[in-house]
Amino acid sequence: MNDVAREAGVALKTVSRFVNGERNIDPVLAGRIGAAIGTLGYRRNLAAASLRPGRSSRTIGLIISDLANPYYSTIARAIELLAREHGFLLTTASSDEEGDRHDALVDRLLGQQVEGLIVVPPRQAGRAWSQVPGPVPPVVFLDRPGDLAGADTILADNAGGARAATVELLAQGARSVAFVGDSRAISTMAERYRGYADALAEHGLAPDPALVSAAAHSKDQAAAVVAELMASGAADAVFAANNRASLGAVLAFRESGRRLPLIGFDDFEAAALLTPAVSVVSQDVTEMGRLAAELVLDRLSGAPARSDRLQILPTRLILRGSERVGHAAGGDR
Amino acid sequence: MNDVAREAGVALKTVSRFVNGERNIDPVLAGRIGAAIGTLGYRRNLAAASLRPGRSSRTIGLIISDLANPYYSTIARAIELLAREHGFLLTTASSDEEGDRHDALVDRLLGQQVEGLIVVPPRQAGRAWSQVPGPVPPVVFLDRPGDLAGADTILADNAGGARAATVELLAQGARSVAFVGDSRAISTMAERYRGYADALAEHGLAPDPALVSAAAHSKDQAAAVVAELMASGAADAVFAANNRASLGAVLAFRESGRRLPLIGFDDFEAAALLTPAVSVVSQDVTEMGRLAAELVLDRLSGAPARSDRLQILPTRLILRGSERVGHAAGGDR
DNA sequence: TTGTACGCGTTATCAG
DNA sequence: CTGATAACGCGTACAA
Repeated sequence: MNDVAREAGVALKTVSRFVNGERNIDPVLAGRIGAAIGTLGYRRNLAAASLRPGRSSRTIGLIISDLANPYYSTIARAIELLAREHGFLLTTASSDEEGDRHDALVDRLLGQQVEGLIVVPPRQAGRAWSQVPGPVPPVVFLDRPGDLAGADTILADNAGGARAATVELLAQGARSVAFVGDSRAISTMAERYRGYADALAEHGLAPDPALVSAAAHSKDQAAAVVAELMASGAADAVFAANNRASLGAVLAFRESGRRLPLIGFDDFEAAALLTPAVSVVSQDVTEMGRLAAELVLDRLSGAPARSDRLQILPTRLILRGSERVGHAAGGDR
Repeated sequence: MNDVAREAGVALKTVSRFVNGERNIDPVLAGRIGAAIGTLGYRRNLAAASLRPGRSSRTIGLIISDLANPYYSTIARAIELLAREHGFLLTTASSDEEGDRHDALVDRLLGQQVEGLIVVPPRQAGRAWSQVPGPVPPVVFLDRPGDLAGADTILADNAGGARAATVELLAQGARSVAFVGDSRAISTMAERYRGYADALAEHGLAPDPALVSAAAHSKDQAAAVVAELMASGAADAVFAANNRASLGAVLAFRESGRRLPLIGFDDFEAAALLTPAVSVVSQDVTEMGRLAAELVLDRLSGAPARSDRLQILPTRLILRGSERVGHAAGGDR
């Protein structure tokens, strides 16, 4: 910038005015400055500019568990979209559900002067937020509750969605609905289980431990669980509490040539294409991301914090055919 | 940092040494400094630190067309992984295939002092790279060729993959293989068409305009194209030149209750779960991302540029059943 | 081992 | 409308 000023024969401040698009500047000088910028190949250093108090990096940070997971990349995209509309850049990082890595990313992003943070708390919790050194900018927790007072939190209605799915399976005549999911140490899974149990209770039923599995970490494990349930004849319907469980159930059905009524939690690309098409509890993932970005940007623009710190987004039950009794193939035709 | 120095009763520089983990520092002073940092809630400003010549932001930028697309989010994840191993952060942005947006993002990221750039050139080309003002750090083009001399480029073997797929369909007895794809103004699509035509030529055949469609922009459009091909009986096999075309073909088959031998380009989540399972030409997307990050990081660490600026990654033909003649359902059992 | 003085690129103040 | 000067937070040369 100094070089440009010298080249154009003006003072530093005039160049600063020029590059900031200020109006009160002599057209002649402006022309000289523009020319100097061109010949010198000058580019503004935004990092240096944001050093000034009151100025900011216009960058927000996003920490999710895995960017390759379509669920999170859709969220990231929605955040990025709104961020860009407001002139913000997004720095994204994956924690792999590890507390240490998550904590390191928080420190790094904060050190890098992000102005806001959108975070999916990792399963393996690390340091408490109260122990983060230094001032913490606006934080929004996504998908799972966090432990920072004053932060906004956005959750899906996991219990409500699970309840709706289970109710639907019961309405189809099922009496022994299996719950195929992951560990209930995960908050979302605990909520889904709660909704499942509530639905059973409404029908005068209680969860049967033989029908509840928390071992479906992968789709293959889920497939084994479902195959076992079918072999023993214990279950007459399956609520798959996550994506991998849904895929596992489909695999098991496919293997055995038979199937049980099925509803899964979380939509997936293949769901509508399978035979029968898989019914799911769907979250509005894009809306979650959009809302998270909106909350951060609102607080950055000085808007007062909302009183409702916790927002629970509704889920939608999408019935495609797999919830009904039927054969392994052709159930939807 | 000044405050910390005052609180600890030492000079600025000593605090600087402390936070940089330098060894030559009196343990007593170190203790005082650590305490001061704790009580003051001091945090290092990495952006300010990188202002120093020789210092850097340790951030790289990634511009893709759409982060919500699993193809690109997988790439982003692979890049992020290697970047983090080297202490780099990744700032990701989507161009939506628009040249103007892409150009603005390049300027913004460079202004933000990223040290390297990994870019998927947008379909609707914008400004030439030679017109980017100011110095340009290492750039790697991904998925499509770019126009910056000296940049590395990573492409998939689109022609080879398309050729292999077409050859396989011909080997299955097809004589009238349809090409269902997008506009050949897109470089990848042009390459895939080339491979398709080459395979035909090897069998003494020539592309038949009636069998070649460039209108499959969405899966519904692709479905219409395939439905039309089946109705007219012109085609006896389908090469779906992208993901959406594959899905469209599956939809069309499902609608009509009949099907043609099919191979698609690019793998997709549902492919193995469909009936019959869809055969595809698969790209090693993770390797593309990893390699891109490696090239950027290599040049950042001062390694000499490789002589082979253009790397073409092999594709893999995954046969799952849909390439064979068969009925609409059950072709893989 | 510690401290002083300066510069990195930018913007704000305030006087001209 | 313009410019001289200080300051943002940090690291480095060099002196103590």
